[in-house]
Amino acid sequence: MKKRTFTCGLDAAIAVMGGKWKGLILFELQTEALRFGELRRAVPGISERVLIQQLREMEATGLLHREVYRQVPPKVEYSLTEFGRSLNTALGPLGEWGEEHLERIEDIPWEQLP
Amino acid sequence: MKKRTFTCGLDAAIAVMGGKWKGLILFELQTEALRFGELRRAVPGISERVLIQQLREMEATGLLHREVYRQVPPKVEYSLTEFGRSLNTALGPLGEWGEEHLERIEDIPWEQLP
DNA sequence: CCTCATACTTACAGAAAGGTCAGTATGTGT
DNA sequence: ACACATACTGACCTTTCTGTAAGTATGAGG
Repeated sequence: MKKRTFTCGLDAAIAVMGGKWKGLILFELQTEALRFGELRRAVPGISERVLIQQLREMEATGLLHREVYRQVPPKVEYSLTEFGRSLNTALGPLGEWGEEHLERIEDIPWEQLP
Repeated sequence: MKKRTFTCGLDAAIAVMGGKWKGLILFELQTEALRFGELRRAVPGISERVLIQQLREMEATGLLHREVYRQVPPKVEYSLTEFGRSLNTALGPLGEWGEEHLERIEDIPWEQLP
């Protein structure tokens, strides 16, 4: 990712929540803060390495807050910031659209696309 | 892309419009059908190869319609389907969110992220 | 014939994203 | 002394994405 200007609001939004994981992470955090391990179990298929990477980036962009509890074994909680909550709200209609058209989307022959 | 099931509507929506280009292409087509060359000029920074790839995928997922006019030099117009228009509507709030927070998003130190 | 415009298509290479797996640090409990 | 749980961290590799540059096909116009 390089310093950049954006062609429109959608372009900027996609830069912030782009990739296939960040949307799901936001979604999981919308109701409550979660620990690292809880998030890993909540987002099926993500690897530890990638999850941490995504969390770090989202922390850097101001979408979420990382709270470390000085305990052993360690406990780290991730929660949405105000910024993150506002993005989540903006993603609402997109999620609903996906729900509405879920069957159609699953029927797309993904395996033979590019 | 493989055949897959989705964990939620947002997951499915991201699979359909994911990547950094499809959202912009939808955006450009929201008011009128465009020819290939017009689209290339409208989406700054995209290469021909990637634009065609994205258009083919979006055609395959049913987001847009490809109309070939048998002329020389060739003329091909791309326009949104009803499905594409509905996705565009769902993306509206996300685009507005990006507009609202554009400054903040541009100020993010993208160059030092991962 | 030669050039032009348009919409691709192909070959290749480099960059970025994603995955696997092993290892680290540290108080607590046994 | 030792295993345990948690949250990472690093090395390494594979897959996917993106870009560059060149070439193809076609009929019109000169």
